[in-house]
Amino acid sequence: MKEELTRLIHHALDSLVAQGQLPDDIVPQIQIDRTRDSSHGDLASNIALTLAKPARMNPRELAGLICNALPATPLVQRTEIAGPGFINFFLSDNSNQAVVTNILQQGEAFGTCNTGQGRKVQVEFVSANPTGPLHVGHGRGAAVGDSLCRLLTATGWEVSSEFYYNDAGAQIDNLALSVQARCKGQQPDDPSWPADGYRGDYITELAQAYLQGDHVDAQDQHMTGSGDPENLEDIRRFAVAYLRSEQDLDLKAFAVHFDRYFLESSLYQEGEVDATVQRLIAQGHTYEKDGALWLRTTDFGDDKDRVMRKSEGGYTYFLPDVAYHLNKWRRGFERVINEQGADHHSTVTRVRAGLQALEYGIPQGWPDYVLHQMVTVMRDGQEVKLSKRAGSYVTLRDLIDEVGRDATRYFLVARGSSSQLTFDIDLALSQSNDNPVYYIQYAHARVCSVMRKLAEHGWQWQAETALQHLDQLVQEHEKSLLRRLDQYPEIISSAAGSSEPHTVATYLRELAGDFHTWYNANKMLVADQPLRDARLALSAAVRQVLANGLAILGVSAPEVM
RNA sequence: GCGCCCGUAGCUCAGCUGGAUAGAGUAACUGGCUUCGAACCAGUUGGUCGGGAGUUCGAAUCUCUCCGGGCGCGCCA
Repeated sequence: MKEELTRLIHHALDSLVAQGQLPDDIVPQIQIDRTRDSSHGDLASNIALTLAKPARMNPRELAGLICNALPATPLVQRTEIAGPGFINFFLSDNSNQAVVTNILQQGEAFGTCNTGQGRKVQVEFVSANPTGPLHVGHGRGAAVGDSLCRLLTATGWEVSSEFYYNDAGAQIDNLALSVQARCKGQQPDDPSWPADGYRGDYITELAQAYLQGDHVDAQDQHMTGSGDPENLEDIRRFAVAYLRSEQDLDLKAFAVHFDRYFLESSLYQEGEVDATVQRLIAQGHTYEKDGALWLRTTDFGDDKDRVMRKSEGGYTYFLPDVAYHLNKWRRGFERVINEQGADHHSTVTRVRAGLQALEYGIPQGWPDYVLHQMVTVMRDGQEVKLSKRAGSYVTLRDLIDEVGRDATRYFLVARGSSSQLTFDIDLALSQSNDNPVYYIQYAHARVCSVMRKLAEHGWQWQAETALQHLDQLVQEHEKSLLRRLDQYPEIISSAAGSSEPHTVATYLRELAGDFHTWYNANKMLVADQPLRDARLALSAAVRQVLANGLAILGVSAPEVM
């Protein structure tokens, strides 16, 4: 539609130039926007405003010329010049109604496109270390990352989701020591408790499971506890497997799936970390200072150089990060999106710099990052401080258990990632029926309910027949709804392009609102068959788009509530 | 001090590739179920878009500056 109007405006401008009414050196940048207010028509262009200056004309006068030069088309009912010189297009009823046909014919495919053309994209998210249950911040990452995957799939990319975790570093050592201390009957308050140890109750449960020889099965970890409190290596492996399996359950409860779990330790085992160091040295971007090996990341935009190998000989976390991303690159991902908490933002420059220093022809801005700001959890009017080490943080599971998966997912994905998010548990609990997600789901269930009621009247409804009667949809509420439905593909496309799944949530809230308004103002099951058919077709279209959009968010679309 | 993010209605937030009268939920108040689901709808009240300057026909949106808040600035991960 926009393309068609753009073409028409081009045509009009060309003819004005040919008639000498416009200078022939103008370079039109035609922009067509949806109007916010329906009294301004369906679509609007500011072309007369932007061309007024180069054409040295009054904008409204120019708009008039353009309007008169526009070729006639059945798509447009009329045009209007408004405000300082906008050209407003009022589309014909037919062109507005056509969206219903599109939706019912395309079904689940409505809103999808092939922008990605099957190219490979990887989305890495959550990537929590196996040192405790997932917390709310991980939940935000899971909700955003998973929706991002669904958006990319919907826009034609071949998507691979990945969870990366550190199963070897100092944090895991602390974990093992904490569990061991528990095994030996120590309390977190004891002076002998490991200094950087973990203190949560899950450590106690973990120690107990280890001592009684439990078996744990995680996605990629399988382990039976030997029960020997002196075997630290055994404890370490058991603890990792145990917590990985616990995180698996959290993710399952959240309906988040990963195609692959990537272990940091595998980079060491496969020699990729060593190979990365050698390559960086060979390319001449390193130097030794104070007994450590440094990478000159300042040559690639970093504000200071970074240590790769510590003076005691071990590598910093930075190096496996670079090796890991090189691994991703070699797996052929044209695009990689890392979804992380914003507290990791300093790694962005660093990792990209490391990749540049390898000189393997990796693009400068690769990979992409989506950083989400902190989630503040409120309970009883007070902030619950997130602290993994203190063990007193709100877990993702807490939220799912308390307010449900759908509401939790919606809450965590419905806001822009770059803004901090306040998750008020009391509010989510006490007013769970006022949660927007129920409002959207209710619209879906309502349509389903109407469809179920048909039989009670002895009526039947078939989409194909109904589509013949779309011309019945002429009231203002119906027009608004049609316009809203028509927006959906653009929402999906732009949400995927800018990695902003929250815009889908906003859109669904608006669509549900338009639907409820229309539904309340009209009867669906009227005796007049053409009108009934048309309204049911519109309802079915709304239901389809709601279902498609909710699927992007990983939220269910119930037929009954 | 330096870097990134944020500041929009009492509260939680949309809107930000510049567009027309700045929106929604919630809270407060007023109406609407003998009728397809009232988990809904209609309406009222509520704004120096943090302050200031600049660019522009036009700024919540772009630039600069100041104020306020968060996060990060390690041979931790």
